[in-house]
Amino acid sequence: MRLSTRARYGLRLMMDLGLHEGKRPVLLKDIAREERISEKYLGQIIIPLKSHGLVATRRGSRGGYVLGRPSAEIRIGEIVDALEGDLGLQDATGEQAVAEGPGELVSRDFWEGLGRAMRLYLDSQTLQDLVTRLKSIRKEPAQDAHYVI
Amino acid sequence: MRLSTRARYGLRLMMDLGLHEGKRPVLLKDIAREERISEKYLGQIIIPLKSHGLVATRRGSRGGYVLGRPSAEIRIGEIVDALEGDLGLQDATGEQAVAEGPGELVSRDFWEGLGRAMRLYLDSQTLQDLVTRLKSIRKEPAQDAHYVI
DNA sequence: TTTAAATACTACTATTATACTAGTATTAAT
DNA sequence: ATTAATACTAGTATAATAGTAGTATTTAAA
Repeated sequence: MRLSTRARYGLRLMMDLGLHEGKRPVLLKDIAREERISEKYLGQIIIPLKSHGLVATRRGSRGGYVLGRPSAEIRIGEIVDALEGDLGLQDATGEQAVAEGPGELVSRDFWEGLGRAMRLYLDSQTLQDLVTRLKSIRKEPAQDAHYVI
Repeated sequence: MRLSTRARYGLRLMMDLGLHEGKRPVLLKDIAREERISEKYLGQIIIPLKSHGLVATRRGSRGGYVLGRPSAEIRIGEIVDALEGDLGLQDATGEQAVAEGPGELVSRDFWEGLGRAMRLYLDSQTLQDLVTRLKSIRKEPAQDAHYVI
């Protein structure tokens, strides 16, 4: 159960947009450079974020991306949903367990509980929360820098 | 972020073993029939459970599988760990983020928090808890049976 | 009105993981 | 010896991941 790069890159993308909230649209090129992620790949990742209204765009020259809503009103869970397409830990088959045994029932309940626990955490923080943390780190730069030998 | 069948089947497998705790070893064949899962595939899935000491075996005729420890002392998190090989949502690359930007740092912390939330839930219940639920369902059978049209 | 700068779209691809299946070897009770 | 079981090894089809590449479209500004 590994998190996809889509979700990880996408969150950092959103944080970058949050960092420039209220300012001019941000270029994908700049985010790509800042986060050291392929610009083309970011272009793919941002599509579901747009379609979920989390990101707004201005096309053409002087264009770029801005947040679709205030960062304080965007829960991280929404971002993850957009990128992972709802984190259904379950089968998610439409065929609806025709003849479900007791083992399946109990374990399904258990996994649904896990899903609820995850959702609770993901919805407990807003994009603004992360951006605030990001800003504070940028102010006090190499405070606890760790050197890799 | 979908749960693998390994984890789902494996949990049901462990529940079946828990159901027969203190009795004779259980045949893989019987579990396969009960849970409607390929016996050969279960044979693969049970390997990491053995190597983690969660399952003990008796080979040869009249052999089979038993729990490696009392069900009350097995947290579900241990089962998931054995099957998913530790749920590192992160990169888990050994190369240790040579030059980590602030965005990476903040988002990494966030994902680690998610991992902790998941672990908290997974470790909050023991195998015995699930087996107890399983038994109670078996006693009051079609109480709230749901018919699929 | 042209040009340049940007996003939008479409298609392809290499690699890896998943979810199995099959066959043979080994063990141990009877 | 025979039989009933697990243990091991190797393969495979499918799908998802993580991209890359190229072209089309839009729009501000010169």
